[in-house]
This record gives sequence, structure tokens and C-alpha cells, in this order.
Amino acid sequence: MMAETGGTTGNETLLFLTDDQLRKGIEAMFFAYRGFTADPDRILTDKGYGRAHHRAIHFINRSPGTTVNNLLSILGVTKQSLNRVLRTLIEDGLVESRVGTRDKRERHLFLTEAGEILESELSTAQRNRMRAAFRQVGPEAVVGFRQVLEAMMDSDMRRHYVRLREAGE
Amino acid sequence: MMAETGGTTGNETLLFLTDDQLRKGIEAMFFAYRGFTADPDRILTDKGYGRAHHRAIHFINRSPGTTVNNLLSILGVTKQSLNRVLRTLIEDGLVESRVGTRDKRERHLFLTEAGEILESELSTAQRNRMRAAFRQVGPEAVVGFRQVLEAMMDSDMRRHYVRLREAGE
DNA sequence: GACTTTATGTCAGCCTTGTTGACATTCCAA
DNA sequence: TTGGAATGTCAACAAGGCTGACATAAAGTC
Repeated sequence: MMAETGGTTGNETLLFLTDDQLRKGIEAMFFAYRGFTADPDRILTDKGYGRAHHRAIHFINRSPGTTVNNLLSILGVTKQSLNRVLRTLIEDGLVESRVGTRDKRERHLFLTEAGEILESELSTAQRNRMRAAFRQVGPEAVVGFRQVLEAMMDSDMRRHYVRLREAGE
Repeated sequence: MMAETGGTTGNETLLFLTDDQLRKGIEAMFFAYRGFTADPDRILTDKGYGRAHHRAIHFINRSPGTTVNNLLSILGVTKQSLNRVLRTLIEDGLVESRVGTRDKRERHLFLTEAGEILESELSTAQRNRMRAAFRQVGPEAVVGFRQVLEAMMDSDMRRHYVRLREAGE
């Protein structure tokens, strides 16, 4: 249906840009993302939570004291959607919400001890799979993996990604 | 919170397996997947469809004449969930369902002309982003990208992935 | 031929997680 | 000091997952 793209340049080094190669990348993303979320998902449903709770817990752990607004921008959902998730996490004692001192409109979010335990459980499961994959393919493949993913992000998401990356180094 | 993994081996070539490196991979997957689906999502919501419709359309296009059961196995959802999506696609004239000739219990699924037009629109948008990312990072990074993703899949998803890959070559 | 299994479709009802709209509180700047 | 902007909460709705139950038709088995 669609024409090959690489061939039009007359340069065989661009054969990795054919529609067929791109389609393989698309399907790889689809199938891999399922594996990527599978292990945490299992843990979460056992405890009555969903993927949205995982995301909130992950990024609160990464940036303790973050505001709701900042979390909204990272997660890319509406505040109402996030609020529902946060409410259950706070009710269940996994997240603590402290009114801002400088600006009392803001709520600063922290994991409680129980929250940190769940976070650790989830991220350990997810890291185990990632580690097995990384180990299997070697460091050079991992570099390529991260390069492609970063190039695929929207620019505002890349901003968040880089900021978090720097914070961890 | 979690100990570094790479350091325990005493081998500096395994530094790419530290928890920090793994966390970066995890966050890269999260942010990149959003970019990956962003363009088709925009097109779909304009037309009153969702990501589930895109997935069905994609794999019917990839394997014309596929059965409902096969699609279920690829998509990893329940038949009730898939059926809801297929019903609307059939009602809207994007997908055709033909009773099997050999086995009349089976329904074989095909895209109509209208379905192919939407499929092309969606996959063109998605490929454009993938192409830009691939071009930006070069062929070696792309190889690594696909290696990591394949290693991250569940084995049954990898089976589907490989089977589709072979069909396209 | 009777029975079982398989493939599919459908109904009802539930949950998570996205959405928009309305509203309260707080801050800040004119 | 007052009106707008920012932050967060509550209510209601929709998409799209899920389970369970059931119907139908065709295929396979004994």
C-alpha cells in the first residue's frame, strides 16, 4: 500500500527506514509495552490498584514533595483523573499530601513507609524484566534502545525525562 | 533504596545493569510510548474511535482474513471487549466479516476500502514519527532498540511478533 | 445419531481511568 | 481591595477493560 521510503534516496544505508522496518518497530513497541507493564500489573490488581496508581507512585518516589500540578504535567492526564488516584492512595496511607508552606494552594506529595514498600515491590518486578532484557542483548543495544525512545518522545515529555534523568545522576 | 546491581559483579562492563540505568530505561519506555500513540490517537478521537479500534485495524490489515480467535490471541483481550470494537467497525463499514468456507464457525476479517484508507492514515502518522526517530539516531541504534524490545516481550507475544515479522519479509 | 468440544456472538454488570463542568480556596497584581 | 489566575476537589459521564452466563452453529468423537 505504501511505497518504500529508503529506496527513494538511492542510498542503501537508509534501508532501515523502509516502511517494513518501521512497521516492525511499531509492532515491537506494541508487544514489548505489554511485557513492560505485565509484572507490575499483576501485583497491582492483587492489591486493588491499577496502572494509574503505579505511575503516580513511581513519580512521587522519584520527586518527593512534588506538587499535584507537576505530577499532572508528567503524567499527561487531567487533574480530576489524577485526583481520584491520589485520593485512594492517601486514604490507604501510601501517599501523604502536605499543604505547601510558601503557597498554601499547593499540595506536596510524599510516599509513606507503606508507599515506599509498594513502590519497591513494583519497581523491583519491572526492573527484573528490564535487567534480563538488557543483559541478554548487551550494553550497545541498550544505548540504541534509549536513543530511539528518546527521539520518539514529544518534546515536553523529553524535557521531563531529561530532568528526571539528571536528578538521578 | 535498592542496591546497585552492576557493582556486585566486579565487572565494569556490567555498569549498564545498575538500578539507575534500568530506571532510565523504564522511564524512557513510559514517555516514549505516549509519543508512539499520540499521533494516531488524535486522528482516532476525531473520528470517534479509540486505541482499541486502531489495534484491531492494524492487525487485520497485517493478516487479512485472520479469525476472531487469532486476533484475540494477538491483542490479549477478551472476546467481549474485542467484539464491541469489531461490531462498530463492521457497522461503520471499515471491516468485513466473512463466514469461513472450510470451517463455517470461523469469521474471517478483512478491511474494506474505507478501512484501508483509515489504516493507511493511522500507520502513516505513526510511521512518520518512527521514521524521524530512526533517522535521527541511525541504523545501529535501531538494531539495539529492536533487540531490547524483543527481549522484553512475553514469549507468546514474541511468537506473534516473529510470525508477523516473517510474513512481511 | 448422540454427545462433546470449539468458535463466535451477545447480554448484563462491574471496575479503572480517561473526560468535562462546576466549585472552593488561595495567591497576586492592578 | 477586588478581580483574575492558579491549585485542587467533587460529580457525572464515556471508553474500554473484565467476568459470568448463555445461545448458536459447526466440527469432531464415540
